[in-house]
Amino acid sequence: MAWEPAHLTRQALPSDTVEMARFLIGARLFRQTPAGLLVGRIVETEAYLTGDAASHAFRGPTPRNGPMYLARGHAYVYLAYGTSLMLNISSGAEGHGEAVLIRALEPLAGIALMQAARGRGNLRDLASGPGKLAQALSVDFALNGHDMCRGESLWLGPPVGTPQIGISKRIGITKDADRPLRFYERGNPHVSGPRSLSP
DNA sequence: AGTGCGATTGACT
DNA sequence: GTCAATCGCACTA
Repeated sequence: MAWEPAHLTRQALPSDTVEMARFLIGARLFRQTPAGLLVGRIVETEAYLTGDAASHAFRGPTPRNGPMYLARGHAYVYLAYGTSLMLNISSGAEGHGEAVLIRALEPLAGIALMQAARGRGNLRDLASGPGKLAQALSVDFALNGHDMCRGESLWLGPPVGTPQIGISKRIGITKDADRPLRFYERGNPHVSGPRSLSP
């Protein structure tokens, strides 16, 4: 497609994790599958930092969280609750074990493919949550550790629009639960969760 | 080797 | 609003 932008380079990504979580609101996420190209605009993220008890990297490197320690811009995929895959992007300084969870997308292209992958037609139900998003984009473990600044199957494109950013606690965690590390686009109907969390 | 627990979702009352 | 499904991983021993 002619309008398809080049990958965001690593230098284009903020080196600070919280800044990156904010920066990614409005950025586009591209996923190339054999069936076609899927594109969404990121409308909700969460930051997971060093020294953060809610982070998978809180107790240091493990077999699961390895991609969190890569240079910013690598995919970290894991299975939550035995049922839902989560897509994160490594962030912060290389070796520090930080990441940004991508929680929701506004579908832009490849919508029919997303609907087929989700088994649902309602646009608001395609990617308004981290597990839904991964299913809509056919994210799988093959993408774990994928360099999104160079990858051919998953990458980021420049932000579109000038989103008004809302901030809240992160959703679904019990440790360090009150830190303001969730970011979303105000008023966007594709943001996950009850409206009380995203006024 | 055994066990408890989630960065969730979808179905149901 | 409530609640079960489901399983890989990290922790304990």
